[in-house]
Amino acid sequence: MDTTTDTRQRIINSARDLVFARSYSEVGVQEICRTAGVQKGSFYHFFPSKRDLTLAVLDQLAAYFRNEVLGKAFAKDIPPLQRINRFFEMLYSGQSAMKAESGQLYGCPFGNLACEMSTQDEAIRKKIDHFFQEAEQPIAETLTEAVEQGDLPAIDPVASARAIFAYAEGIMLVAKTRNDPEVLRELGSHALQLVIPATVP
Amino acid sequence: MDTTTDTRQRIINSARDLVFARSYSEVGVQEICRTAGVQKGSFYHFFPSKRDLTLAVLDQLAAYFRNEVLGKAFAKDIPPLQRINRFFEMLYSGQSAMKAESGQLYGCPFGNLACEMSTQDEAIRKKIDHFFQEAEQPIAETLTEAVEQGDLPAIDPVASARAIFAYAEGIMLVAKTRNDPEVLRELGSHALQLVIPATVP
DNA sequence: AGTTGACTTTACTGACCGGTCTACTAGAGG
DNA sequence: CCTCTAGTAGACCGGTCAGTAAAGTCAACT
Repeated sequence: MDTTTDTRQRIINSARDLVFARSYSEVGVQEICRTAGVQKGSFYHFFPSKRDLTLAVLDQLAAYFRNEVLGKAFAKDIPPLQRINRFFEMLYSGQSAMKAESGQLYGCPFGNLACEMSTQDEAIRKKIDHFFQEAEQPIAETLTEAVEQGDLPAIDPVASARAIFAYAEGIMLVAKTRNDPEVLRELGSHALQLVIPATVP
Repeated sequence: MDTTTDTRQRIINSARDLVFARSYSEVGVQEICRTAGVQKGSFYHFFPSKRDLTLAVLDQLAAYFRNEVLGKAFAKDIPPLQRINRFFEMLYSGQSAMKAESGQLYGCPFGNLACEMSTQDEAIRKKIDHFFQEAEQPIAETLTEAVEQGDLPAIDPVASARAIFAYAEGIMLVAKTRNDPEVLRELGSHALQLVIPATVP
């Protein structure tokens, strides 16, 4: 049964769904309230502003990605380099499912919001920036492990992890622009190459 | 001296500057008019809607990038693979200059708008999608040339070009989120690796 | 001189924006 | 039974949104 502050969660869920299907500034507090079945007064009882709600949404989403995406993709049940491929396959299947459900490919919620808000709201920008850096860590650890196991020559795992993460954001953006999840499958398979040192002039 | 339809161009320039410093929905027709020194009525004399203005802005921006960025980066005055590095260096110096001027890194105008508008406006999405595909062509041609010259093994130049372009968009997004152009220099240097076939299990 | 039509100006529409305010309800603690 | 408080309800604020309407200006052409 809905406890008292189930209201708060409903607001967060509605905001998450609406904002990431459209964009921050295209979604109003009014519409969030309507979707959540909540009145304006309740909204401002729980959140001092739309901006603060967004921060809360980001926190919950980050927790979700940490546990459900990063945690599972980089679990140590398979060899390190295969985990990286698994991560990209999860991006593909995740976006693929969303596209099948809604007809539209929404892309990365963090990337989308970062694009829209980085120049507008420093707190939001910083939160996403932190999450990005956090997301690079399991990749770097995986690469370190691969180097230790001799699967990879001695590379800089941190720099390579950042490159891989940036590549992930890039293919999500291109896939969103093409509105076609297959982009993720085709380009995701190139990700590991970012990690192999160049041997050409 | 300002010809008659210098007004039209002033509107386009203001919209370009405002929208790409902030975002599509954060900038109103009113503000565009104020900045351009133009009245509402004149705006709607030249453009049937804000959306159509945006399309016009995109056309002009695409022409600019075609000539000033892609054209120069992939000019045949240096060996093919060096052109790719030159492209990424140009992204770095371009964003770096903008950050120095405004204090903020705006990122890729096409990527930004694609992020915000792809799920909202099909015409804008398609235009950006076309530009993306157009931008991949000189990269693919350059790779083909590199293969012919023996600088590269027989790879798929089209797929690799798409990967490189997506990587470019990705590092621009991450750089914007970090608000730090150095990201572009550090990660740009990894781009060529996307092109070298993986030799690891 | 008269007419046309491109362009500008200005006032306006109805809807919506984020946010505030006050009144109300319901349940817990005394 | 009373009070206190967390939460809800909804009217309301000034301001802005994209877009419209209609009157006016001015230069080119007949």
